[in-house]
Amino acid sequence: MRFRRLLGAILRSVHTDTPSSSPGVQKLAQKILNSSKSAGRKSTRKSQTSGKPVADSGIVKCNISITNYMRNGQCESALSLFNSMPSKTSVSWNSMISGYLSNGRFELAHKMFDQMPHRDLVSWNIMITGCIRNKNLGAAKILFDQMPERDVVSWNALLSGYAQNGYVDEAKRTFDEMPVKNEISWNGILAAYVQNGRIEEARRLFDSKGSWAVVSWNCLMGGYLKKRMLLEARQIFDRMPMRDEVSWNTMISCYAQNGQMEEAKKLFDESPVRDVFTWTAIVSGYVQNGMLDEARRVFDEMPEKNAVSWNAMIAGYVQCNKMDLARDLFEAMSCPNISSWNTMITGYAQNGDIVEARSLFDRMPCRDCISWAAIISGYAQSGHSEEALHMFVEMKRAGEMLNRSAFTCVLSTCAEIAALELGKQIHGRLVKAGLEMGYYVGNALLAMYCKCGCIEEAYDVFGGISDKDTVSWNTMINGYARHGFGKEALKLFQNMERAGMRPDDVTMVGVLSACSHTGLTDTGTTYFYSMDRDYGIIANAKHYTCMIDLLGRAGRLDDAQNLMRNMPFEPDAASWGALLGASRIHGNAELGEKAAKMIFTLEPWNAGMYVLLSNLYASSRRWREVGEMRLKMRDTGVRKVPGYSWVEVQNKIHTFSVGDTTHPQSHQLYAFLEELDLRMKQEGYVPATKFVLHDVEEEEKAHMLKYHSEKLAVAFAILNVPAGRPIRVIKNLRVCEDCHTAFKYISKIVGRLIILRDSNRFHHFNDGVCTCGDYW
DNA sequence: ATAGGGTTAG
Repeated sequence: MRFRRLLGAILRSVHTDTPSSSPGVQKLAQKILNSSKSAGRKSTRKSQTSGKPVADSGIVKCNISITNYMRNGQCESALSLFNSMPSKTSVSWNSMISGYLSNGRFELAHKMFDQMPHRDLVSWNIMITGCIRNKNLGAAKILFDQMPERDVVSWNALLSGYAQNGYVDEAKRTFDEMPVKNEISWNGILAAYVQNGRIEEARRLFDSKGSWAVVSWNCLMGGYLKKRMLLEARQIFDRMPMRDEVSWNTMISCYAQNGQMEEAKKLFDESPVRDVFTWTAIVSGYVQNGMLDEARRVFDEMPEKNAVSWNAMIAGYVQCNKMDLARDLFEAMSCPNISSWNTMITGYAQNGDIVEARSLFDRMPCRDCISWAAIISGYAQSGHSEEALHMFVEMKRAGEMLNRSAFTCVLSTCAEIAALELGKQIHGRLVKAGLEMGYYVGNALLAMYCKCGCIEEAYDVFGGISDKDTVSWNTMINGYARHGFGKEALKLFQNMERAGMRPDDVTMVGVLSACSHTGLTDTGTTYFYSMDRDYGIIANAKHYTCMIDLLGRAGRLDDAQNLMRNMPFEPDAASWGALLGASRIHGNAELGEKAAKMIFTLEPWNAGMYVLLSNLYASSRRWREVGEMRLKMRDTGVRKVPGYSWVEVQNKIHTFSVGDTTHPQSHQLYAFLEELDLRMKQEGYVPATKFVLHDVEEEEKAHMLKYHSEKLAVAFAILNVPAGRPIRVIKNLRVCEDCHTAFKYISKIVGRLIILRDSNRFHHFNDGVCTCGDYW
């Protein structure tokens, strides 16, 4: 999921290549200056006719060279030419500043701007644009307010800055305040709506005015493309008084991206011009529709290719996990850009080859935030959370800035490994960068807080999202449900309806699981049977699983089985899993065994099932079967996923496995656990030894339970997290039942809130009770 | 063909 988003981010980001500067610049500067001496007079005469002071033509030629060097990314050459100039105009300075900015050298540009003897209007405008490109809208606004005079360019720059950063209302205010408006201003406000997904408002604005520039027609059409509104886009295309290449390309992309390759091809043949954009649109259209062979055929036919075309083809192979073909193309590219490298890194990471991903990461000539996001996600995804964290720190040290996509990606990594402190830091940097708004980032932030066990903070973020979409509501509703706050989830669902948002199938999974996790059997049943009637949502396997869980929890095992028999599709492993859970809790070993065996048939690789079934046998002392299970696991090569738990303290993740003695504080931990054990027993705790698999003496079993990974993690957190703060522990598997009982006692004894995330849900232990109601 | 603001493909 996250890799898909990352791949999208790669494909959206724009990069400029930076060849190294060439030598012999001094010589060239001298040559230019010498040759221009004779031609100098002419330009002076011209200046008298125009009435404007025009510089010596030698200076002009140097300025042109500076611009050209900068366009080629040769900042050093530009600078030495600039330094060798005996006299300079403001154009010389402005060319340097602008060049630095387009090469991403913000600090150098700013230094030049400060040193410049006479800043003119253009200098200010360049800096404003530079700040905006550097994602520093705040600095742009300060410059705008400071500058001695403003022209329409200044206003347009600010307008587009607001638009690009999601501040549509500020953009509108700026537009209304502008003393003079031109075509670009009008396009700016139109783009503000389009870029921020407000296509209806864009259309209203468009219809309110008679004539628009071709650019604006294209912009509106592009808006419809993003919303996949093909008919509207085509209507605009047909109504356009004039078309340029962009118009054709936008319309062709529109069809290509929506799977209508025949229409795209037709328009491609009709188009008066076919440039790299046109060809690439067709190639990526085939790629996006999974037609790799077609894509490759067109790709090989292309008269000219640029990096984008190559990358589209490579991304196609990566998406289909054909890393060998992707590698062949990547190596055939004359100069791969950052996107090419990023695509390959993402590909290896999603294929589980983190070593190759890292090797490419280390070898790439320069990195951007997507590269970092890719490698961090790769590590997190493959379970190397420590390494993921380490790379976060490295990234900060390298001074890398995150963009919206990278923020989203990194936040979901934080969510996955529950790196809360880090997540909070990222949140802070989001606010600082002025990027905390907007669907994707806002929703990722919300999900991060939910998954890190901070449901209140999640709700704060939820409240701050101005344009809540279905995903925002679903994330919050599901978050409440997973935390065991069923009433809050259902209340939010009612608010959602009141806000006029239409629930979808994901919403209903949240609603049903809220009912299930809170034991609201009747409410859940009512929702389940009214879903289709009220919202046209047909129950899928997940909804049925929620219902089996809901009925099973209430002890209605027969009803649960009946529902399963009447499902319009074959029960999957998850449905049987829900039944197994219910059987286990209500002590129906026979049904549990049947369910577990069904799961074996469906998912022979599912190690968790072997363990669950072993537990089931162990709890009824059927040691022979326990032994058989162990043999079966060995024969099928299935390995039990080792259980481990972790805690984040001061930005560091501390991981524990069962009986762990590797932690530096382990002596202290074991002593503390002994002490807790004693106090728990005084309060009435009895170790649930039936959950120990092995056929050993009771006393030995109790000993084994005492040092489960989650117990070690909780003990560590109590000793290291300042009093008054909640304790947040994460376990990769389901929490052990004995630990669950123990944590209820511990929460009361030490007077702390313990929030435990296991592979299924959240448990909040407080003053002797858990929000799961002891059913999970 | 010297510097600043708007639209398209990954």
